Amino acid sequence: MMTIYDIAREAGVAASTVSRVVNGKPGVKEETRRRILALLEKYHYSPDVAARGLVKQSTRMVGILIEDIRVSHHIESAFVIEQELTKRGYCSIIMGAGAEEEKKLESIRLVEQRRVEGVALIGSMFSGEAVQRGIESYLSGIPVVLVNAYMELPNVSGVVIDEEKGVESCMELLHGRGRKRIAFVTDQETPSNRRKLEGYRRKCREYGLNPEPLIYRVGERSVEEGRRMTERLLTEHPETDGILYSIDLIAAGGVRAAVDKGYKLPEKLALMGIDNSIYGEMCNPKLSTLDNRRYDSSVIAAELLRLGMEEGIRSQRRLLPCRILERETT
DNA sequence: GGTCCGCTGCTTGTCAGTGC
DNA sequence: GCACTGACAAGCAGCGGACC
Repeated sequence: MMTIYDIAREAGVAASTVSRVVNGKPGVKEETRRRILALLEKYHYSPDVAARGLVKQSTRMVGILIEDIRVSHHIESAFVIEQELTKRGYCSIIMGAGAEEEKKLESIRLVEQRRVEGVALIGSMFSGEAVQRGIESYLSGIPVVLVNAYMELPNVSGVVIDEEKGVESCMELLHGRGRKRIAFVTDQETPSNRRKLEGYRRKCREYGLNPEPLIYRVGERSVEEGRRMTERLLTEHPETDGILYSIDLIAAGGVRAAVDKGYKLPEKLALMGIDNSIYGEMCNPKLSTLDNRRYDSSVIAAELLRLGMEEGIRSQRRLLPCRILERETT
């Protein structure tokens, strides 16, 4: 790789003169400038980012951690944050942190070693004790933004999606359509799912319904598990007339199961997912869903991170309301 | 074996020098 | 005095060699 010294040697000038040309600074004779520009072009010169970072005391690098890079709504969120920060001249490192708390801690340590200037943690799973320890130990000097989580630390901001209220409004919609036995199918135990369940339980109590027998948990996040669990639910509780799912992915399996069992949707059974993903769009009939505004929350997260890195503005909490997107299953 | 020092990598900003 | 150019220090982390 050509360095500024190689170009300078060939141009017959000092490295600092080449540096002036590279950075478009004044104080270089036009003829010298043209000669250096021709060499830069000839050798496809590109400044060494690490070396530039030494002088500027800035790497323009950010870390984006996701629990599992196979989860579509998290990777979409990472994509939006990465795109927003790229527009501002930052380069992103995207890493899968793993499900275990200690692995998350290790990922935080690894990303810190890359000398990032800010970190985004995507998903409510990044709100545990080990993550907090990791932030305090390794990231205390830089801004951190949590997407769909929050932590009371001086350098941490969070964009929290109000899924608890969102689920309550789903319940209000279903109840308003005359549904009396509404079940809830959830996936893994996460802070986000706990908030959703809280909203579900509160509305059940309000409607005089015992929620616990109607809460079903799938073993893993998959369409097949959603289908299997919905079949079981409809067999054990045939009187069920509404089902709310913690994510669209398992709701898609639920739609399949209900259609296969001959349920008329939504007349006999109303179904709703959460997260407004492509799965809901692809269902037949199309799934009504709770739009948790992934794009908006990711844009806000990117902006909070940028403000933290460039203006030192830290520790903000933004609460984002959800909205219902009605399609054909309600 | 432990500690200290100097060097390497590359770029940038500043100050000093040169020539007209 | 001004335009232009060169020399050099600084920034950080890691490595190797010298020394105790």
